[in-house]
Amino acid sequence: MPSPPAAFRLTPQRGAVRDVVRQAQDHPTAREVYQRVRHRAPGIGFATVYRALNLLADHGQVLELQLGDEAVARYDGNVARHDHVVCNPCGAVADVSVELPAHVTIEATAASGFAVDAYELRFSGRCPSCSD
Amino acid sequence: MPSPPAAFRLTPQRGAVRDVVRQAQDHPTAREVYQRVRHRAPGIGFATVYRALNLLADHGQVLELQLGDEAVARYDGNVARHDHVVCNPCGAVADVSVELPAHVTIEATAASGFAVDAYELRFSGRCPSCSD
DNA sequence: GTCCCTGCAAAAGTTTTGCATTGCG
DNA sequence: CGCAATGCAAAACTTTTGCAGGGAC
Repeated sequence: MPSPPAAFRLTPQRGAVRDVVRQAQDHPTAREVYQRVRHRAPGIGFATVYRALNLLADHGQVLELQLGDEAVARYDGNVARHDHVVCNPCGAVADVSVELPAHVTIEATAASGFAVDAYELRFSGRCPSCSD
Repeated sequence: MPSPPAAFRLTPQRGAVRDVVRQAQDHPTAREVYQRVRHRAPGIGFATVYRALNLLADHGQVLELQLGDEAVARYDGNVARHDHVVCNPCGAVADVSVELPAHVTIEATAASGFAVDAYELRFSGRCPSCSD
């Protein structure tokens, strides 16, 4: 079972959190999601946002990421399999999608002994702004 | 300049930290490195370990990683370019090394606009113990 | 003597949890 | 009513930083 199929109640707060993450063009932290959600749901508390993010992530409706060297979780509303490019100087993150030859996963399985069923590629470099 | 060429003083404490990370078979957190280093350098403080890890990472003598969904940094003494396989159920991490075709990096550069100069592949699945 | 390093302790920032209240079923 | 969800506040952790003392050069 790749992800919990069980349903959950989509309360107004949870819906707002989900929408904020889906519409975000960047990869916001929990705190940033909280700040943005407050515009739609003024009385919402941080704990509600935090628990909603965990819930949504558990149900595959949102992705939880650890990017760069930062010690904070970031959220991604793009649920389709995709990869990331991180800018070393400024920390900017962009989505990209790279298809890997099937033999790569097979090799990884053979080399590690793990049953590999997914991958994520993380590129690093310099964003256009930092390349100038 | 990929990494700061400037030298730094390899004090006994820093040497002990470096050795602990290099000899670790797992990917210890700063706290774990601290606990292990205390066996060799009994009076050492956590701040010293923490600063040593950052210093070593800055000089490319150690790798700092964010693995899984955890919000803690882990350290890897394997400095050669390599990838990781994470076990979803238990969090175990294994090193693997996968050579990607050159065109992959080129594609990522074209698709993102970033000047991509490195990558890390993160596989996920189940380790042998969790597959039983 | 000067500068860097260490250790202790505290500050800052995130993540997580307890609990009383609220509200939908 | 019964139970899940919310909000507020407080823990529990990690990561960082300030400072005084000590050692290396």
